Amino acid sequence: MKKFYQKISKALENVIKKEYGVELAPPLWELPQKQEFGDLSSTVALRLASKLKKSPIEIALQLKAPLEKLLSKDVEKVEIIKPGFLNLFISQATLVSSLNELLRNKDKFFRRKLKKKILLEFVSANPTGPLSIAHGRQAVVGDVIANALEFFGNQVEREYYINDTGRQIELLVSSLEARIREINGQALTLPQDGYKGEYIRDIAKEYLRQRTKREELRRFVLSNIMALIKKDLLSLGVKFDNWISQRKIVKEKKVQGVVDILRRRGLIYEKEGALWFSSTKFGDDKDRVVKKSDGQLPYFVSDIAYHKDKIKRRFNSLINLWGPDHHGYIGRVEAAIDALGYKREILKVIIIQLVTIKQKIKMSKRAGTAILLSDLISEVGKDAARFYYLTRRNSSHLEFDIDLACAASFDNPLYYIQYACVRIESIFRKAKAEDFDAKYSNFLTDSEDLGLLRSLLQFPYCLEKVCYSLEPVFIIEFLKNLASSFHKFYERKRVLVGAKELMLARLNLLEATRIVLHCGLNLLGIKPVRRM
RNA sequence: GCCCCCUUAGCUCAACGGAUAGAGCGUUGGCCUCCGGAGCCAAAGAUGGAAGUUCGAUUCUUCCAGGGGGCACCA
Repeated sequence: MKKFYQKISKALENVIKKEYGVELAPPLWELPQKQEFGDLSSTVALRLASKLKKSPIEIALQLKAPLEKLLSKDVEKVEIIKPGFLNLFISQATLVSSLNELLRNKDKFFRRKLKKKILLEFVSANPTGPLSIAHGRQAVVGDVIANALEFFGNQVEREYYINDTGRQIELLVSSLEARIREINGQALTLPQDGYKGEYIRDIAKEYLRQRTKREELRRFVLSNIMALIKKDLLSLGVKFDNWISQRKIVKEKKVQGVVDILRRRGLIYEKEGALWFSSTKFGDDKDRVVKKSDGQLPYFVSDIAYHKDKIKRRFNSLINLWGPDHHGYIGRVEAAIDALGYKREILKVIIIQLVTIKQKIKMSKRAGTAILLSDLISEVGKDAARFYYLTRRNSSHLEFDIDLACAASFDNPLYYIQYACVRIESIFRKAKAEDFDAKYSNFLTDSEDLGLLRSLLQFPYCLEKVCYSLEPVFIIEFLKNLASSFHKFYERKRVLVGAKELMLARLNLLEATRIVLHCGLNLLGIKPVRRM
C-alpha cells in the first residue's frame, strides 16, 4: 500500500501530465502558511500560468476535478483560493489509517529507498589545532544532512580531507620546535605567523617525554593534533567514514597526473617561471597557478586531484561543506572538474556561513584567540550545542550567544521540545499503557485530536524539504511546531479521563507523537529526554 | 578598488515572485481543585532609502546608506 504522502504527490503529478502534458520540478505540495489553508497547498496552477499564458484560476479549476477523483478516498476537499492556490484537506479516514500505519511501522513509515551513493565531505579543518566553534557548525550540519539522506535510503559516506602537507604544516612544525626549545630553557622564538596556542606547548612536552621513540616531529605533531580533532568531533557525536590524506594523494603522484592531463588538453601555459591553468576558459575569474616558480605545487592542484579521485570512486553526487572563505574557490574547482572532462553538476558546494559570538571576539586560530569547540561543548553540552548550531539556515550568519545557551537554558527551544517528550512519558507512566490497539484510533474525531495528528503527518514534507535543500534547519522548525501543537493539545484535552475508548485513542495519538519527536531528534543526533 | 553575504516587530530569526509578511524572546493582560505552569490564551508591534521589471516584489534589476566576510605563485 502506498503511503498517503506519496499517493498525493503522484496524483497531482499525473493530473498535470494528463491535462497539460507538462512535468514540473518538485515539490508540488507545500505546507501552507496557516492551518485554515488546509493540510497541503500547491502553487502549481500559478507556476503553470506563466508557462502557458493562462489564468491561474482557470488552470486550478481544470486540475481540481480530476485530482479530487483520483484522491476521492483520501481527500475531504480541494479548495481553490484567490490567485490560484490549490489547497487540500485530508480526510479523517486517511488521517486515522495513516496513524495506524505509523504506529505499526514506527519511523519506517517515513523512510524511503532512494539508493543514491553520495559522498559528503565536511569539516576538513587544517590539522594545525583543535576545532573552533565555526568548525563545530560545519560538523553538525554535515552530520545531520548525512543522517537525513541516509534516512531516505541513500548510501552516504562522510569524509574528512586532511590537509597534512604544505606551508601551514611547516609553520606548525617550526612552532613546535620553538616550544621545545623554550621548554629546554631557551627564549621563545616563534616563527612569524606561527601557532601560538597552548596546545602546542602540551604537544611539545609530550614529545619530550616520549622522545625515546625518536618519532619524526611532523608525524608526531600531526597525529597528536588529529587526535585532538577527533576527540572534538566525537564530543559532538560526529563520526567519519573516511579520512583522506592530502599528503598521500601528493605522494601517489595523482597531483602531477592531473597537471599532465591538463597539459595534454592544451590548458597549461608558462608565465613568469610558473605553470598556469587556463581556468578562465571554463568560467573562472582568472587563470590559476598549478606549479609555482619554485617548483612547489599549490594547494589548488592537489584539491583538483582529490576531486578527481572522488569522482572516480563512482558516486552519484558529491557534496562539499565549505566555510565562507571558500566562496571564491568554488568557481575554480568547478572549472577544473569541467576541464578534466567531467560534469561539474556532480559537485554541490554548500557554504556554511560564519559563526560569531555575541562578545564579538574574532575567531582566528593563528592569533590564538579562537573560541574552541571543546570550550563550548563543556559549557552548554553536546545536545544544546548541536541544536543551536542548526537553528539558522546554512547561508545565514549564526550568532552563538554563549551566555544565553548556558545561562538561560529555559529559553532554549530545545527544552520546549524535550518538555513535550517528558510530558508524554509522564502520561504513559501514569497510564501504565499496554500496546496500542489500532481499532481505537477511529475515536479521534475532535478537531484538537485531528489537529495534532495533522501536525505529525507533516513530517514527510519536512524531511523531503531537508533532503531537497540540504538545510537541516527545517527539522528544527518542524519539531518546534510539533511541540507547540502538542502543548496546545495537552492544555485543552485530557488523555487520562473520560471514556476508555477515547483514552486509548489518545494514547495512540501520543505514542505516534512520541515516535515522530524521537525520530526528529534522532536525526539531529539529540537524545530525547524522559524525565527532567 | 573588486567580489560574496546581510539589513524585516524592542531583540533573534521566517516567508520556490503569490494568500491578511509569520514565529520565538521581551512587554501588557488573562488561565492552576486538573495527565509536570519549564505550559496555554489574548493584545500591541516590522519589510533601511530611491527608482525599475511584473497582474502581483520582503524576494528579481540598478543606485544610495549601514554591517560582516573574502580578494596570494597561503592552505
